Amino acid sequence: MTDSDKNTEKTILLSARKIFTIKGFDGARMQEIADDAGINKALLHYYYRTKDKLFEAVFKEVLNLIFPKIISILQSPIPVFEKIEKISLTYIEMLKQNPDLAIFVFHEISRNPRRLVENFRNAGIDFEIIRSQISLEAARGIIVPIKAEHLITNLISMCVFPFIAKPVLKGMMGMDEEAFQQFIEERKSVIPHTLILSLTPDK
Amino acid sequence: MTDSDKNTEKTILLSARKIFTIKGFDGARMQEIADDAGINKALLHYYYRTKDKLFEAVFKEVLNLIFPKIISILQSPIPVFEKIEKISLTYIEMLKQNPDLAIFVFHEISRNPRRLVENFRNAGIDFEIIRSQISLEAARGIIVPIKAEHLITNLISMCVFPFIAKPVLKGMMGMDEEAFQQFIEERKSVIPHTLILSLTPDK
DNA sequence: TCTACTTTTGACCACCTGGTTAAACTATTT
DNA sequence: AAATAGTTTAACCAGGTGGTCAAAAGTAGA
Repeated sequence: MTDSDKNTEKTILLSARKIFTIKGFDGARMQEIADDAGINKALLHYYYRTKDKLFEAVFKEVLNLIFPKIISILQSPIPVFEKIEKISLTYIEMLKQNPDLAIFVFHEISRNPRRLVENFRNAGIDFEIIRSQISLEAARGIIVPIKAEHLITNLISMCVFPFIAKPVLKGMMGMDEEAFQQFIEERKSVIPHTLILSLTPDK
Repeated sequence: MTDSDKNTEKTILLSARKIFTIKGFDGARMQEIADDAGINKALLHYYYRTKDKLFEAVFKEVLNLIFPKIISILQSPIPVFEKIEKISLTYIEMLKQNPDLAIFVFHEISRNPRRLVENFRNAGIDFEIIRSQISLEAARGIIVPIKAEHLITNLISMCVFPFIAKPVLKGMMGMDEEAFQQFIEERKSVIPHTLILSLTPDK
């Protein structure tokens, strides 16, 4: 049945993402994924022939979750400050709803950097666009001059890092889960606030 | 001999850190570590009984590389702005000289969060000190009010994240290795600059 | 040289892993 | 109801893994 097909397939993909995220590619066991999906191990190989193929399927699904929104914001014709605000909001909200995404992607960074970079390229991010916008607004005195590389890195760092380092931050600063969620929610405004203050001319 | 003892032991530790960092705990093979150290696999188990023990030895070594400097800065009696500058400088320089540290620590975050948090606690970081300093300086009008959690998170995020996401950043922004090193060097001043601007009152 | 010791090695093993296979089950079509 | 095609399973396998062990090689003192 096409219906139960997609059900089983989706169930597998969901369990796979879960296990791959928690354990990493090498730590993940096909058996564990099968158990989590409530199916036989051989069925995994029936739908996704190998562990690699299964991982790749999960990976692509994850990328589609991450890129489209961010790219459309980055390339929309709005001022830099507005982009900063929108990206902070969108990025953090997305990570809040899929807290394991950051860890999953990071695992893949150290496992297979090339492929990830290729996917980034194919995703259609044109860094020149944002670079020229920043220098343009700087020339017009709207923002303080800054290299696009640093601004974007600052923005992404502050959005993503807390999700990667979550256990450490919670432990270090003595937050429980609720406090951490509150903390993350606050960052939606703290991050743009920080960056925009640092970029506003005329001190 | 105590001398060749320590040589072999150190060689093992070095190779272990290398392999563990590249492959993660699960991906690392005892055989590969032995090969890299130029010794027999059984010798690994002679010095460090199990894979876990070996990892733990590497882990402690890494922690000792990271913490002491940062902690002494955090708890020294200097203004917040100065702390921001010194930590950026020290942290980035340390990561520049040991670029794989960040990845190693992160791997451990997702493998065994509890132990890492415990080590952080035992390292003697007293978050209350920095918290009270920030609220004190804010009350005196030296800095804009901000939650210590956010300031510290911003600082650490911007310092550490580029080392974790290095391949992606290089690919996305079209940097070669030399350009990336230059980029990292610049961040020693960009990060404190960004934060201090955002914290300076009286706009 | 002999002895007691630590260090190093090759051979080995029990176990686990990803992957296969052939058979059983289900549903759809004729 | 028979044939066909797609789905699910239990049993199995070859290869790789961490870990062991007994013996060899090296070392130092008497």
